[in-house]
Amino acid sequence: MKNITSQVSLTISSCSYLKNPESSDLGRKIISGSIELIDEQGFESFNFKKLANHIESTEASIYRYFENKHKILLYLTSWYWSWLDYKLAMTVMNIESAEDRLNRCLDVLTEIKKRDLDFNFVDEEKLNRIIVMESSKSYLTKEVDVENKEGAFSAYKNMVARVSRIIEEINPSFKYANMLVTTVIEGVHHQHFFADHLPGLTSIVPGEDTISNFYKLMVFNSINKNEL
Amino acid sequence: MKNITSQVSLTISSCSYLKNPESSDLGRKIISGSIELIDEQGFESFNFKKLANHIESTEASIYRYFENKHKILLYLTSWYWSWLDYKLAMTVMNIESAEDRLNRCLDVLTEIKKRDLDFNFVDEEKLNRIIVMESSKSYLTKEVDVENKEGAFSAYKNMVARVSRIIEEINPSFKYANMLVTTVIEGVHHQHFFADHLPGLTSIVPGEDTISNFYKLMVFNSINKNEL
DNA sequence: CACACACGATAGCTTTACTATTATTTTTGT
DNA sequence: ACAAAAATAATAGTAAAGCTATCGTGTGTG
Repeated sequence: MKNITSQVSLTISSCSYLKNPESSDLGRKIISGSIELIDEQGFESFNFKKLANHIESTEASIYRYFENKHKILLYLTSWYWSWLDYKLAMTVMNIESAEDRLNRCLDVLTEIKKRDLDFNFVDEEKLNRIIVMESSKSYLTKEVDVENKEGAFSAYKNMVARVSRIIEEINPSFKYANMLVTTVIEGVHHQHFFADHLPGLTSIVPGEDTISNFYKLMVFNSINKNEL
Repeated sequence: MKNITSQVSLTISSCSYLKNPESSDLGRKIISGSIELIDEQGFESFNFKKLANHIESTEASIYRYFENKHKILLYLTSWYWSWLDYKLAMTVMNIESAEDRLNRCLDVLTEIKKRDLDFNFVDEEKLNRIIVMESSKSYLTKEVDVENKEGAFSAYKNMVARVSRIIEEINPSFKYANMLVTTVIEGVHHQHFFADHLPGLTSIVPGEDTISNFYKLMVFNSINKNEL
């Protein structure tokens, strides 16, 4: 059976790159190489010299695609949010009940991602770990306003808006849909990170899907009441 | 009337510094100068040369107090969590009802902090902005496990534990107290940041204490039910 | 065939991060 | 009040990171 997604390609806002990395062999190597290095060594110690070495190219060549390493992070996060938005769209397709759709979205938002073979130069499992550890650094900078004007965060906003609309469908008088959705998304990242590194800060029950259970409980109990 | 806190001093875990910055004039200038510079220019562009210039000292002198700028961030975040923990302890003192205590804690956790004159070399208003923008960078690194073993995050854990105990007092069968508390704390930071820089991602209603209202609604609706 | 164009190779410049050495000032014990 | 010790300043220097410029080579296109 042919997979429906096999010919899909995600469009990434051009503000993060100088030349589209999907358009060439070297460009795709820059992306897959970045994902490997950032996942292994962290964003702080990642740099263009190491990347050039890793993919057997040169610093100068990489600079023709991206201005600096922060722009690569912007590209990777945008790619991830677009991919997740697409996954969410597939997940809710043809599902009648809004509660059911929200429940499925929460499954997607809380799960640990596995390799998606439809996009072959991106390892989504590694990229997911990068998102957990590094994605907030893409906007927690003094350049956020300029980059926001250029559209650097539109993929994230679109994805949030998709889930918010479902919440507003369930309870049109609920005033905090965007807040609730971003709280869940960033919260899920934190809980995954805490589970691995600071277990005293989370409440993980072994052998149970704690993160998913908790955020579903939190979301459904919050949206059905507007006041205390 | 003499303020009860006027002779209190916070004890900061020694793992972040080489020499206690509270023990000397230069040390206190390093702290207050760091707060000013990081608040103005952001943690990425902050460095010891600029700091030395700003406080009219030298790079080498600063290196006698802190190994590198990341350790300064660890110190500042630890200081903030200890201060907040102390504030929370004061806030719930002599309050009978656990619900009431939790409600007051949520007020403290969601409010934007003002200068606290009891600690005169720290500007809590500026430090609060640093916490919103930079605090997650203190643990989102590859060194987190080593630094955690050294106790770098114990102030944060203590503060979280204090609020968690109140939640468990209200509902002893609630399994997710730590998750809920960290979700609120990190969520509040994100909502404050989004309100200032990415308003499309939040749900701020002007003239209303939206962040506080939302998180109170979320917390109380979550803890009173264990299942959906 | 020539003309771009992409990439690699190389060099170099500036800033950051950090260390070492010596001089000067401040603190402290007696 | 004075000598010893400690803290800080002044200065220099190294290695790596971040970024730019130039030139040569191969590859494909009109």
